[in-house]
Amino acid sequence: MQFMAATANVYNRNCPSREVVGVIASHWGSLVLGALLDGTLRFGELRRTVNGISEKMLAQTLQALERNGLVHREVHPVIPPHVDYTLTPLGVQVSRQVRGLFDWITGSMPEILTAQQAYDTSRA
Amino acid sequence: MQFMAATANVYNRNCPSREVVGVIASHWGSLVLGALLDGTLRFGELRRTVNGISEKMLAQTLQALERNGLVHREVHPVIPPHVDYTLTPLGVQVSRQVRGLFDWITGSMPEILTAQQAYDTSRA
DNA sequence: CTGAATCCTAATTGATACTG
DNA sequence: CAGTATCAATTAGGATTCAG
Repeated sequence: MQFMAATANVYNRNCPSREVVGVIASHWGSLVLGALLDGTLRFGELRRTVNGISEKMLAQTLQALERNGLVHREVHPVIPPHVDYTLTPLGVQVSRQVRGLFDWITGSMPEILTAQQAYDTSRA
Repeated sequence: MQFMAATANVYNRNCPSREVVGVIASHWGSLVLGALLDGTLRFGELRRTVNGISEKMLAQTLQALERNGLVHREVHPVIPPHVDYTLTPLGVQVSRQVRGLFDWITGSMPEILTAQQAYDTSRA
């Protein structure tokens, strides 16, 4: 068999899908994917949108996303340089799920903050 | 205002929700959350299920998930020790979304592998 | 058995400077 | 503008060791 039962394979560290989890279910990967759902962005625009990401990590993250077929990179041969990043059809599918997760987090922040405070005070 | 428009706040590095993204949308965090959707697991069972995680990272990840109210830790005072980890109602909600993402990844692996190969050969 | 604590090495990350 | 190169700092990982 090429893949194990649904979902189970990501739990095998030798399965290629595990590497994909590392790309998508990562701090910067998820934020970049979510940002592009609103439309094409340039490198600098992404850098400003994803507040706090370094140039190095943005470049690295975009390369990983491009390699996995989630993001399309389009270079306009002009001076000064102009490079556009867009979600591929595949990327749009993940991005929607990532956005769903972000929306859930946003909506659940009150409960989460309460839990954090309870946890922190219980060991002070 | 306490929060910005939906989703947008995770893009502000000073918003508390950003920290939660780091916990959930992370390699180990997502895998542990997904694993617990099938039911309560003990430390050692989790260690075996999430193939490749070190004891250190598992302990660290479980603490972060517990602090954010997503996982409940139950210690049975017996010898030998017995500690159960279970998703809280809040945790079940995220876990379902994480599982959805994993299932999507699993189902999209053929396309993703094709993209990887195209990318790799195009610069060899 | 479940973890916390420690020590040490390897890998990531981030800030900065620099180039086409 | 869009990155790459470099180096310093942070973090992850593994291998014990130890306590409850």
